Amino acid sequence: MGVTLKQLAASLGLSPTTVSRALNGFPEVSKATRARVQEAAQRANYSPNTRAKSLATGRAQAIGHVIPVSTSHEMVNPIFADFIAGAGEIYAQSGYEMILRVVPDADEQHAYGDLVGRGAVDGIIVHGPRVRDPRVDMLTELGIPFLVHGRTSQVNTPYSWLDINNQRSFRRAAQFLIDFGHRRVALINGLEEMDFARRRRSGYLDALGAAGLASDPLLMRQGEMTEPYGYRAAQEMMQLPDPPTGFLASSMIVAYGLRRGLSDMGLKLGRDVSIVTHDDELSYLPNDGDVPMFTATRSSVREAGRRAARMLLRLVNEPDCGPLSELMETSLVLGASTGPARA
Amino acid sequence: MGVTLKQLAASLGLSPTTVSRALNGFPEVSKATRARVQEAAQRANYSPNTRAKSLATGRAQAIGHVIPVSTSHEMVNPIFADFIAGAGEIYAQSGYEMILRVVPDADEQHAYGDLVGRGAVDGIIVHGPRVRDPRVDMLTELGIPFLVHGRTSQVNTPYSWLDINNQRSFRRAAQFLIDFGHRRVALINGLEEMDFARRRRSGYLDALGAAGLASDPLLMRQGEMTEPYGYRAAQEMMQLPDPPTGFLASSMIVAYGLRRGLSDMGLKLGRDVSIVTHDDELSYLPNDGDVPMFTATRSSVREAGRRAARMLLRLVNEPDCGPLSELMETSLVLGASTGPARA
DNA sequence: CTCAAGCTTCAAACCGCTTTGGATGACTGT
DNA sequence: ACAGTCATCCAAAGCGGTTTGAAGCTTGAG
Repeated sequence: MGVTLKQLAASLGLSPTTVSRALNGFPEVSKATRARVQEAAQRANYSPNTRAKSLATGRAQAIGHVIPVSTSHEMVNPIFADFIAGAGEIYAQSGYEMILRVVPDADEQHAYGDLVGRGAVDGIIVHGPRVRDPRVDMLTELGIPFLVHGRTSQVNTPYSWLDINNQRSFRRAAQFLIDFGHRRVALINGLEEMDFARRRRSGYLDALGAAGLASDPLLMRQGEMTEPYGYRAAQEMMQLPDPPTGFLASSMIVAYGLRRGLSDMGLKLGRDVSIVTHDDELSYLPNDGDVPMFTATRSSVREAGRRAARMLLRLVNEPDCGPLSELMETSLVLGASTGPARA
Repeated sequence: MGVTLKQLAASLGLSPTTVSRALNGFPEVSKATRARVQEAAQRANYSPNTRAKSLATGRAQAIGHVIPVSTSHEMVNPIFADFIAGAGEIYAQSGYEMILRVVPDADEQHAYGDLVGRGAVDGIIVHGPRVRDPRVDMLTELGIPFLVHGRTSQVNTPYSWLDINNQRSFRRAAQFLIDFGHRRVALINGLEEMDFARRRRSGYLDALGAAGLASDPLLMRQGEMTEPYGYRAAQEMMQLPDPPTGFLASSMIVAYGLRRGLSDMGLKLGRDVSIVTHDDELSYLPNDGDVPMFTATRSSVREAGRRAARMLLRLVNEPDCGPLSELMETSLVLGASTGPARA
């Protein structure tokens, strides 16, 4: 499909050199010629072959996203679609392509090396960082610009990242419930190897500590963030001798599960039990309206995608701009799922 | 990053030709040489530059996925992540790259032409087909292999597709409720411009017709498939003078909304009201267990992704294998959300 | 009128790989 | 000893762009 530069040049009686320069805005082309070339290119519907162009320039004009899929628990991260949508917007504007790899985590070592080795991408976005994630060192070694969506603890190599302030969010959320008189607050967390889960727990524990409340392992749970997971957590915890009166949920989906569990037991949110959830503002799970259904720590993961893309492109184009990082704060929005603890 | 073929050849005292042939399994290389080359390639961590390779071969070794994002209703399709995961598996096995474009539907015309014109992909997967979708003609015109995930009505050009049997699924689902004595069955559908929504409605109407039941516009609704959408539908429909006793939901998320709406009114699923939903088996919205929460027409969208990828790769590699199509049947699994209509 | 300077334009090399069309040499049969 | 096979290997020409170094043609100053 498509005319080549050479053909276009021939049809104009010009050399490929001149046509290339005319189209790429180089100064050494006369105004008249440039106009003529541009017009012809337009009409012939010419667009330069990406592969040839990037072979010649040495830049792939593409960013790689690697999404790990655990072979054990095959969940695809539901926030992925919205993040991608945000990043995609920016790539489109900047003339970059997004290339995606879905890799079973066993093959990860290989996947990154391969992507870079074949020169397929100029930069990489790392999804779903875990605690002490080996990918940071691996990618640093490979010498390619990369940006982590999230962070990874216990890694000493400096690296670029974009994260939300998970710790502060969950501290505030817990604090909020405590201020409402809740003394038994449960944390329904994500998988413990995920770095964000760790930070959230830490914020939660901070708040408990600051209020002089002891933490109770029975009120802390971690797992894959599905609806049934929330449901079970609610059911089981409410049957404890000393059940919680408030819940912190790690995602809207978990919050849905919690609510179902609680409502099946005849408990009403905001009156009998409270929930504060984290809300990534996923487009298909809106939590808005006059009074949002859930009180939530809110941060748009789509916006995060946009920012991450911008940062990575900067890292790619200004090699020495050093590790970049951005910590996005969340807002705590009041919804219908919280109220004072019952006496 | 990375050794080049030439360097590798030089280090071995061989010509690039021989090295290339040795690595690509051509017969005119001695066993000994091949082994030596392979070993060296391994050790040097050599992987061929994708751009150079595809420039030379004329094949991009990449498949493009274009996901449209309406500028009006900015929802990112939640089934997207799982579909992609399935397709990605196959691409990885077959040595193809997946390139993704997120495009506002205003730019679609341009997006496809651009992708093809630059020779960036060998084939394209079309997501979210609408009724009379112009993309089929556009892509046929462009002359690139493509496969539609779903179908589009009122288009005469033959094209390749992979779809689930939406009509039959919803006919069965409606039939099932009717057999249980339900006379007032509501359909909470997706956006009406989406082709799948149209087919589902058609199946639903078939079942009503076959049972001699009149359809009631008050019991049919279409919209973006979010949780609050389901909630509102439930609340509003149950307040009708002659409310439904059964619901057909277009997705798990809608079903969650319905259930919340109903349960807020003190109605119990499977006893007071019934729901049959479509379940795409999204990894983060499981509907399984001994007795699944919802009775559902079930079909794995991840498996659909796998099959779609395989079909498209076949179309790419066997240009004349003609338009391919596959209609996946769904299974109707019995869950806890249905029961006989109350007398 | 001549020559350096300034504009335009171009030929050719190159990016890293594949592939066509030999070339080389060992081996065979006569 | 000689032509004919066969098995190996290689030089060189692309693929479709970019980019370097230089050439052709005007100009204006000397």
